[in-house]
Amino acid sequence: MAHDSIQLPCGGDGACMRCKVTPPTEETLTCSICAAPWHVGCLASKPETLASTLQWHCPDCSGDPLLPPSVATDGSSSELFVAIKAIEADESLTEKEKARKRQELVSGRVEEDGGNGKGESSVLDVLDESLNCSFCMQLPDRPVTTPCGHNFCLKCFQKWIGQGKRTCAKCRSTVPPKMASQPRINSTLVSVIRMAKLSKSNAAAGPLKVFHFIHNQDRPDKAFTTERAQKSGKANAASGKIFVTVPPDHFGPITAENDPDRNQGVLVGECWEDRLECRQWGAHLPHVAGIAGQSNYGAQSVALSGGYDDDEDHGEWFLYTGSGGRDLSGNKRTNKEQSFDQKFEKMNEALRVSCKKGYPVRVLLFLLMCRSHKEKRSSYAPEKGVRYDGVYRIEKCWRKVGIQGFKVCRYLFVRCDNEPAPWTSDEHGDRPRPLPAISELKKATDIFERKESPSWDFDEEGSRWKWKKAPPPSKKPANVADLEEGKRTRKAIRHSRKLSTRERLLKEFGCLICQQVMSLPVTTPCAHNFCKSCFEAAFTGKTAIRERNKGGRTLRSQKNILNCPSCPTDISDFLQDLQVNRELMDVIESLKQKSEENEEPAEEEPMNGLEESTDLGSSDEKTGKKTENVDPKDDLENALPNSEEERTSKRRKVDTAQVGDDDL
DNA sequence: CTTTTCCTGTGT
DNA sequence: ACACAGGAAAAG
Repeated sequence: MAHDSIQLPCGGDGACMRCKVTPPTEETLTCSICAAPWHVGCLASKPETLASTLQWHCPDCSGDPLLPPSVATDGSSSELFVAIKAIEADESLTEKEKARKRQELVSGRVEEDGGNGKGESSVLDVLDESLNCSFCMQLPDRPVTTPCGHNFCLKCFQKWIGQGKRTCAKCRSTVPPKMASQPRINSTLVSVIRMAKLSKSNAAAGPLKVFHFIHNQDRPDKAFTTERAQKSGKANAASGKIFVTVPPDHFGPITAENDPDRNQGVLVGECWEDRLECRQWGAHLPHVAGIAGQSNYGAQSVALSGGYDDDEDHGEWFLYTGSGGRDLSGNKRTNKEQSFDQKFEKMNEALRVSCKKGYPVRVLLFLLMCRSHKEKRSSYAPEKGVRYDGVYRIEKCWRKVGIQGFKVCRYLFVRCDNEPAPWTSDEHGDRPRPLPAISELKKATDIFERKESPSWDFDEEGSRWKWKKAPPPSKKPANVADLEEGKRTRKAIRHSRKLSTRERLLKEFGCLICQQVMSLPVTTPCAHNFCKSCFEAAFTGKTAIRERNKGGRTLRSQKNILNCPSCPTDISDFLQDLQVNRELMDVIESLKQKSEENEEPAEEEPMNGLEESTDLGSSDEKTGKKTENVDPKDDLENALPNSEEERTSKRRKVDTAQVGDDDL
């Protein structure tokens, strides 16, 4: 992207990046498109009139404005200019309303909540002050964080990148290629924003809808029949107790009635370490196969890897490729080579039945255990493990010629869950939405669309998705609860929460290392948040450059791989130039201040698991490890520093470090 | 019953 | 990057 001038805007600290001076407000000019502040004195050409000042767009935006999706690439960008100018010129609107209208224009979506500024200083306002996406001026939707510490909506960011921009819209730092191509959603921000919204809409916000990893202890040794399986623990032993009481051919969400263990069901956003633990919660039973189903009955769930060549993930809808077509004779489970056409049979037919009937299909999203991170990955995929994303309907399916030249079955999944998706800060679940236009349909064959009315559909009256027709009768025995295991029942402790919204929000801002509310937060490109000091401490003594010795010879020094403390992503580049997420820091500071003002002594509720301890209660007798509400024995197990989970993650870290990987 | 198939997961 | 164990459910 060739900039025709070297003009620069004001950086995150408000200082002009060109003259390094913080200009007074009257010398600051705000771009009407990207809302970045610029120093008038350092601009080659400044607007002449008041009117043109209001409509001014910065050198970065003037060449190539953001396009609303409706006019995607047909070149009618001037429409947007006209519309934005009209909004800016409308004296009857407040700045906030103008911002919202701009947002609607650019994002193509309409906010339902009329942004009623009722004067009450809500936590939402605190977030609003610091966190707004500088494109749309709203709290970021599907927030992504640049390595330079600025937060945007995923879609705004992608539009910006789509125009060939490779600099941060706020500070003009270079956006690394990986961030540009695979921005990660910052799930801490997602939960915080959603929580703040919920606290405003209904003061008595229900159970905390933030999820953490679930770990299972009930993995009987008898599962590991062979010596090797016993040694490796997980590689092949799809066993362990199934905790929920649904039959294996159960369709739709798993509800509290079928969860005697926790009495809460499988919630959207829950994560498991791997496919086997996911299986234990009944969300997706096959431990290898991607599709759970029966060809004459329907498919109950699919596992979607966030990094498949053909798959396309847009969050609320995605395209899925069927199974089969590969020669797996012998022991070749890994054969990626397709050698014949896929047909609508077996599992692919099961999916087609679910499409025909309009059944809800559970969707599990995960990343393959890939140790080189060269593959493309979906922005929506979890950083590690398997995540339950809710139920989707298959609206149509077809066949097309796949990348490898053989035909593959394709499915259009559209989300239809009553709970919001893990990546959105919306407070509510899905509403019926128009089907996206699928370009590959033009070349598709065997197109199949549902004719009959769907079994699972939106009920306008109740404003919820529900079974409009009776769900198909189960043909398999339900997994019955093991009565003698009753002692393990957890007391479903979730209502014992008297923390204020502010305190709950602060809790969410816990550093993934020290578990305390972050000071000087940094956000990695893989969207994990830490205190700057904890983060740096995690890498003391490790350098980014490493000598590579092989057989006595010294090879050229090679870039070392430094992994994120929370996931296997290599973040050595990020470490080179560590930037504090100032926007996040401002939010934390404001929340802390106001919490102190309100001096309501925080009730010392010993957090019964699920939550990290924070510095709020300043009690640190917990290990800080995420534990579940389990019996004391399990608790002890979890508190042991050398738990299975930790050992595996360490092992993995070593593994990745050995892989020479020079990305891009 | 046996055979086939599955977007694992780990060790080298 | 490569090899591969040997589970579970569908399908025959």
